[in-house]
This record gives sequence, structure tokens and C-alpha cells, in this order.
Amino acid sequence: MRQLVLEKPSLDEAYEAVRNGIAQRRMLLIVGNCTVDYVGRASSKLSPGERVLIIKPDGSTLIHRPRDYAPVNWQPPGSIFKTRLVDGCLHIRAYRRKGGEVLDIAFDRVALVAIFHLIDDGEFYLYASEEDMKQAILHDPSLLEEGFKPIETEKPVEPGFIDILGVDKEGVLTVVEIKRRAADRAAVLQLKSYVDALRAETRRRIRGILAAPSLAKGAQSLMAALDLEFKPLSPRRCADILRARRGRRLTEYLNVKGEKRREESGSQP
Amino acid sequence: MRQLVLEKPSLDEAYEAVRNGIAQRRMLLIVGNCTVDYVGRASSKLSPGERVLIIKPDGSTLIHRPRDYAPVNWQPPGSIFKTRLVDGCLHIRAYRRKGGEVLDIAFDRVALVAIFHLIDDGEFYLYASEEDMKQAILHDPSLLEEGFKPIETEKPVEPGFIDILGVDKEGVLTVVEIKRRAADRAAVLQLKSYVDALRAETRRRIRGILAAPSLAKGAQSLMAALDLEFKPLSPRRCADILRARRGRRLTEYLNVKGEKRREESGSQP
DNA sequence: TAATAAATGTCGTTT
DNA sequence: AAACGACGTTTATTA
Repeated sequence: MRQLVLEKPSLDEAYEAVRNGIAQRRMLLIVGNCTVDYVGRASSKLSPGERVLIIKPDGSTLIHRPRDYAPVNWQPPGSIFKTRLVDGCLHIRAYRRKGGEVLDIAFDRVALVAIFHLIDDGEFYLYASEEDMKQAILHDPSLLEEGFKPIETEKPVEPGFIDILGVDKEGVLTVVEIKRRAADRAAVLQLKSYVDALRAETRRRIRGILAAPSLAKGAQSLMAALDLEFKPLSPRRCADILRARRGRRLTEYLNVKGEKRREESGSQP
Repeated sequence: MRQLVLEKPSLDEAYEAVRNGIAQRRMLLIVGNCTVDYVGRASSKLSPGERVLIIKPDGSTLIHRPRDYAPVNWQPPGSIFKTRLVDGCLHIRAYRRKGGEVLDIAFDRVALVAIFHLIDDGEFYLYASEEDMKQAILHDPSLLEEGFKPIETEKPVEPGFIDILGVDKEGVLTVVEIKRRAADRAAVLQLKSYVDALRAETRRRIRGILAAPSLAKGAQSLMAALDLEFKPLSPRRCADILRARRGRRLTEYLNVKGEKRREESGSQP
């Protein structure tokens, strides 16, 4: 059985199919009228309506209403299931050991049960992450400031980790905090705490630079008050620069180096 | 047409069904082998594999692999769609005005197209939120501390909003920051910035209290260093207390007051 | 296991 | 539209 699709099944039919599908660790899509109850870190109740329930082979469970990006209720991977027919309803209970969280979905009508054995070994690549921004600055420190020299990345302090620690062209110790989106007050406070932590370690003068595409309004006054600096830097531009750099390096390998080195270069994330 | 289900349709059949389903603002479930490309705030590429695509009436778009809670790619509500048959593939493009984000899904094989007109007017209630914790403290200030008296909630400062501002039994101004889960360094810094902002407004002595179920280790040293205080408080307990309080009040209404007041009480979230 | 910070975070609320 | 903070945030990484 690669796929099983039941249109408007009876609750008995649905029950059997769902039970088997979960036992065989398939991907289940169930559409129907249901209520949802959750008890765990919080509690929630959802009165009747038509929704889509997804149960994945890894135990992830999602209930999607016909609107919104986010599921209205869910259970993360690793859930344990119990399926029952009670009082003319198909109950699916997803239990999570951690936190003793329980999600109970009760269908009184099922429009579809579809069960699939999906094979997905595709590779996923994401560009223009904060990590890409950091790499771009390390490859080309002038992106941050002319004369900037990185010393260390992810330096632990206090605790917490400084994205990039370096010195400016005057030799002044400089803490760099990177954000891939508009920096808000929280980001400023984060940078401030790193600078303060470092001040406790040394008497050298220390600059704090926040590198991000933009700075929220309320964050601007904070920056000034805390004597920190802002450097506009977009994740897209960083990703482009990285790609160009790596492209160049790849070309160098192709022209000069042997097979093994080319593979190494090609396997970079 | 309330529902249309196509098992293993040809790409032509799938194309027609998807086109119509999107035009009629239905809920679409499409299962098949696909690649996914995203360009927007970041960029991503996903090589071929079998996945579930959900398109909602509001334009929300989700691509789910057979694992993980989160979709591998998505588009938030409001997307605009373009469906095409190109080079033997069914392309579905979800375009988002904001940020010019583009999500392109290309199926070379479709296992299922299921289209539904879902009606969901159910109401969703969540208990034990941070808001519930705040209400519980306002109803019973001794939850925070014996003799505590709330003065104001969501007081704006600097900017930012103080969850609860009050005075302790000695009359000392007290800033309360509430977290529904273990308070981390960011929460401590948030409280600190509120206390500092308030200090700029008055010369009175000010206490800062962080009310949360627990305090992360790294946050403890920060609390001490910044002269702030921690009060253990669980969202569950607050929700229980709130429920009891409201239950009691409801009972009072039922026993004493007329129809109109009962309705008001009953309509509380 | 706990803690720390990123995320294409999303979502509601308010200015 | 921008900003601010909550979220049952989840997820990855690291001590």
C-alpha cells in the first residue's frame, strides 16, 4: 500500500484507516468536523468546525483551520497516539511525554482520510541567514567598517556569545552583534550586556556595533543612550557577496587544484 | 461542489483542479513529488521529494515534509497565486506583495489533489497565558507579595510597557515583569530597562520584580548584579485562581443579579 | 538535560 | 505602516 484515500468514510472506516496509518508510521491527512482540546503548558479549547489534521511519521501533529499560517493546535515530533471511537466520535489523542501534554481531537464527521508513504530525501539549503552575514563580514571585514579586523567569533562571555569580536583601525576592541532583520530594543540590550560583560574583563576601551538591515525607532534612542553604534547591513547583500567569494574560490580550485579539493569546496554549506 | 478528490491525477487534471480551487478560495491539499524554490527575506532551495502542499482560502501556503513540526517552506496569508504547466511540471507560484517574496513549487508527479470548502466558525480559547497571569495578580495581588498594591498596568515608558506598576507594603514603587515560562537573560534585561526608564522619571526608590515559573541559571547572576528580585509564579496556578475567582463572581451574579449582568459576566474571555 | 539565541519566525495590538 | 512584545513559540547548538 503506497496510498489509501477514503472519501466521506464512516467513522468506523476512518477509525480503522487512521489506526493502521499511525501504526505504520505514514503521513495522514484527515479532513472533517471536529473539536480540539489541549492541556499542557497552557490549556485550550476549540469548538466545532471543519479542519485539516496532519499526522506525520515522526509523530508531529498539526490541526489547520481554513486560515492562518500557524496551526491552531499541534504536537511536536515524538507524540504517542491513541485512537478510539467514543460516543459516535472518532477521538485521536496525541500525548507528549515531555510536560505531559495532551492533545485530543474529536471528529463527528470525516470528509477525507488520506494516507501516504512519502519518501523525501531532498536537501534543503537556506541562504541569507545571520550565519551568512557573519561569514560575509569575516570574508570581507570592510563590510562592517574600513580597517576592521576580526579576532574571534562566538566568544563566550558572562554567559552569552559575541557574534564577532575584533579591533577597529585604531586598535579599539569592538563587539559586533549581527541581526538579519530590523534590530529592536532586545537586540540593543543584548549587545549592551556583551559590551558590559567584556568591560568587566578588561580596562581597554570598547566599542559596540549593531549590524542589521535597520534599527527600530525605539531602539535608536537606546543606542544613543548606551553609546552604541549602528551599521546598516542587509542579509541579501551578504549572501550575494558570499556567493561571489565562494564562486571565485571555486573557480580558482577548478583552474589550479585537484579533484579532492574541488569536492571540499563544493561541499560547503 | 463541496469537495473534489483526485487520486493520482495527470498533471493536466491536477492543473485544472488546482486552478479552480484557488480561484474559488478553497482549501487545497496537494500531495506529490516536487522541488521548491523560495526568494524573499532569505532564499532557499529544496531538491526533489514527496511532500504535502496546503493552500488555504486566505492565501496561506505551507509545504510539509514527512517530518518536523514546521513547514519546510511557506508563504503567509495574502499570497497571490499563479499556476502553470511548464516542461512537464505543474508549477504553483505563491507571490507575496510585501517584500516581493516568491515561492515556487514544481510537481512532476501528483498523488492527490483534494479540494474542500471548509466552514469553521469555532471559537478558540487559550488559558494560562501571560495575560491570565497578569489578571490573576490584579485580582489577588498577594500572589506576588503580601501587601502589594497595583497602580497601573501596561504603563508606557521610554518606550516599552510595564506589565504591572504598583507599590509594596512599605509604599516602595515596584515594577513587575511577568513571563509565562522560565525567565531568561532577555527577560531580565527587559525588566532592567523598565526600571532604569522609571528611575529617569522619579527619584523614589524602585524595586523590580520578575514573576515567572522559574529563572534560568545565567539569568540568576544577572538578577543579583542588577539588584532585581524573582518571584516564582506558575501560569497554571494563575489560571486556576482566575477560574475560581470568575466562577465565584459568576455564582454571585446568578444568585443576586439580573439577566443582563449575567450575560456580561458570561461574555468575559 | 539545561541554557542560550536564531527564525523567511508569526501574530496581535497599538501608535 | 511601523514598532513592540508574546508565543503551548520551535529548532539548533553547546556546555
